[in-house]
Formats: sequence, C-alpha cells, structure tokens
Amino acid sequence: MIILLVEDDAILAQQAITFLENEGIEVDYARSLAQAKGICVGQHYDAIILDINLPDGTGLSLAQQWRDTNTAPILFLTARSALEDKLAAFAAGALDYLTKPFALEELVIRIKLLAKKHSCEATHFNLDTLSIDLEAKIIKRAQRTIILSPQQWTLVALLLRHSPAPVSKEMIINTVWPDQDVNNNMYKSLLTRLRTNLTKDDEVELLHTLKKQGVALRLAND
Amino acid sequence: MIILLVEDDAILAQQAITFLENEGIEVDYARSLAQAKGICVGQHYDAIILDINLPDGTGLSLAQQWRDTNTAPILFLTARSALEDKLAAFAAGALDYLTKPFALEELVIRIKLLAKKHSCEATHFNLDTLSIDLEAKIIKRAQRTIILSPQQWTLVALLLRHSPAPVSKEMIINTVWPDQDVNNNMYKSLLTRLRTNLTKDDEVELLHTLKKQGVALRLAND
DNA sequence: CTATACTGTTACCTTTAAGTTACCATTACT
DNA sequence: AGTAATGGTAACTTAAAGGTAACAGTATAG
Repeated sequence: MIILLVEDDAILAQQAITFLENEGIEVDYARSLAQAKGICVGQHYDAIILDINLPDGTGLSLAQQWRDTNTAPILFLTARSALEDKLAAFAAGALDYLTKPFALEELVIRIKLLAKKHSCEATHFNLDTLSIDLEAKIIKRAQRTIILSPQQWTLVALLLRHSPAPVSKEMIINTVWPDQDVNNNMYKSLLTRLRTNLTKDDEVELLHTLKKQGVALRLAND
Repeated sequence: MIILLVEDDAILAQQAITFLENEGIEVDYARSLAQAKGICVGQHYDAIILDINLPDGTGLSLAQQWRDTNTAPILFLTARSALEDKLAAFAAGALDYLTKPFALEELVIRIKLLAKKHSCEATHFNLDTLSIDLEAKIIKRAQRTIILSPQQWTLVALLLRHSPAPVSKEMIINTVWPDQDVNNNMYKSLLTRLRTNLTKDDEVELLHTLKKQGVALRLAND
C-alpha cells in the first residue's frame, strides 16, 4: 500500500510519515503543489492525504485536477473547521476530512478504510516468478504456495519495502527482534531458512547479501 | 436509498430526519437499542447512523452484533471526542465517526459517501464448494445446508470480510466475545467446532491458521 | 418438563518455530 | 600464505502454539 502525502508543515509530515511507515504503509511525500504534481506522474496511489493550505496554492485545485486522471481517494487535512471549508472539500472530491489537530492513529485508520476499497492489488508485488501479497500474507514462487514463519514474514516485508536496495543487518535485527538480545547465529539461521523457503531446485536466487552492507531482495547481483 | 437512524435525542433526531428526507433519503428511526433491534429485522439499509450513548446501552455492542449479518456501513455519532472512543468505534466496525456538535450538511455528505461505496458490495460469496449469504444467513457446502452456532456465524462473517487475508487471534476474540474475559481454550474450541462444521469427510480445508498471525478463510493455494 | 444444542472447561496430543551448536566456505588483510 | 572475520548450512532440541475429544453447566425449544 502506497499513499501520497502533501503537507507543508515539515514536523507534522515527518511524524505522520514515521507513523504510517510503522504501519507498513509506504509514503511518497511532497511539501507543495508543484512538488506533488511532479512526484505523482505515472504513479499509482491507494490514497492521498492533501493539506488544503499549501505555500503555492490550495489543495482543492489539485484535487479537482486529479479527479479526472487519478481515482485515488482523497483525505483532506486542514486547520480550518468551518462548514463551508468542509463542503468545499467534499465538493472537490474529498472522501474524508480531518481538522488539525488530530491523532495520528485516527489518520491511519481513516486512510486504511479509504484505501481498502480502492487498493485491491496494491499490496501485491512481483519479482521474477515470486509473487507476494503482504496484506493477505500469501507468497508464491512459480505457482506453488510457500509457507513462511512469523519471523520470515517480517523479514520479507522489510526487504520488500526497501527492494531493490539492501537492508543492513542491524536494521533487520532491530525489526525482527525488537528490544531483544540477539546473537549473530539467530540472524544467520533466519536468512538460511528464508532462502531455502524461497528457492527450490535451480530457481534464480533472489536474496543477495552484499558484504558489509546487508541483504537485498532483487533479481540480479550487480 | 434508506438508512437507519438510532439516536435518543429527539430534537436532534427530528432535525436530522427532516434534513435527510429533504435530500431524498428515507429514514427508519429508533431511539434505543431495543427499538433498533426490533425495527431492523429483515430490513436492508444502505447505511446506519448510530449514536454511541443510548439509554439502554452503548451503540458499540449493537454494531458488533450486526456485523454478522448486516453489511451496512455504520457511521457513529457521539459527544465524546476522545481518541480511545474513536478507536473503539472503528474497532467495532465503524466506517466513519462524527462528534457532536456537527453540521447536518456534513452528516448528509458522509452518509451519501458511505452508501455509495456500500452499494457496490456483495453479500453473497463462494469459495470452493462453500457458498455463504451473509444477509440471509445461509451457508452451504456442496449443496448441503450447514447450521452454525451464533459464535460461529460471527467468526465466519469476520473471516469472510477479510478473506483471503488472515484475521488475528486478538481480533477474533474481540469480535466474538466483546468486553469479556476470554481464555485461549474458548478460542481454540470455537475454531475446531467451526472447522468440523465446514468440512465433512475429505473436503478441502478452508480454514487455515498461519502461526502467530491468525486464521484465514481461503483455498490452500490462494 | 424433557431433550437438544451451545459453550466453557479440562486434559492430552501434535506440530513447529526458533535458538543453539558445530562445521564449512569465502573473502580480506597483514 | 596464513589467519581473522564474515557469511552459509545442517542437525539437534525444546518451549510454545495449535488441535482434538470428551464432559458439564446452562440455556433454549418444543
């Protein structure tokens, strides 16, 4: 699941991004209308969070522009709670509306609800003959379903989120075993187990370790 | 378009009804939980507006009961704006939430949006030789009708709503036994009972548990 | 009032995820 | 070349999670 966040308040944006990413939601971030327009071309989003008051104009105009080309549901964010503002937002095609200040938890819930109807395929990834649905927890290699352990799932999700970039050993350890004593062997075992699960026979290797840099989930080892 | 309004404040209710009907929305009205339960049997609604604080209990419990058979989207209405109240409401299956005081214009907009999304959702599902009709509460496996206990219905409805994604044990427990002390055995028993009900002889297993992640209703190789 | 069904409870069994150990392979650096 | 350091694999072990069956109290229906 990937969303677009357009917000000029850098602090708020950063908090929101951290929170959303902790929930497994990928976030593209723009801090102005112009930037947003540049970022979103050719990109599919499951939802859009749009601040109304932006440095170079109002989010409403952007929403109206998008309504034709982009079907992603829009949630407006603003400090203004007057009725006419809300009505204008809904008229511009908003599917939801939050007034600042708000709790990040609520934002996440509402975003997830919005995206649910729209996403369908959004949590689905393909890599070579490997297909992964993070939401449904379904992973297949060349048609055959693979069963992953809990630890392996968290690892796959992590690797996938960064793919094709490598993820450092330190980060993997912190993600899979948060607040826990971990020794190097646990880490090594997990990797072997995931590897043997993902590749049968002479299938292409998808887990590449780059010495001293970490592990990457990708096609070729460059 | 017809909706159900459950609200004990008669003045507010009357205002809302007038407003909604002016918008061409038909409204069934109940002022208590008991009354609501009586009214809604066998009736189809495009959306439900539910006050949380009602004379004879909380709207949350009603929402949870309804989730089995009624797929209508629920908008909660309440004077309480605390985060935990909102989270509880969303956990109970709310799709939207408005805190009093609110503008009737906004209520109408949000109700229309909810109903619109809902109108394209199905209440009938097929999975392998299993067929489920949530509204009619009929479930069949390979032509033969299956009789499920109340608990089993809630569980099936829950699983179906998320299928093919797994539902966590925690969520199942909160849904089947809201606000109750639950031990792990009750959960385990419910699952075996549902399982033995759904699959006779050598039929395909449809309930799959993913260790540490929950239970999913799906075909094995989905 | 009896029979039936639902659900909580207990006891027991099976499966497996994951930590541990030991050993091998590869790379890198003095 | 020799020796750390790093990464990879296989095999063993066990605590925990999941699964089943049987019993009992309670509610429900006829």
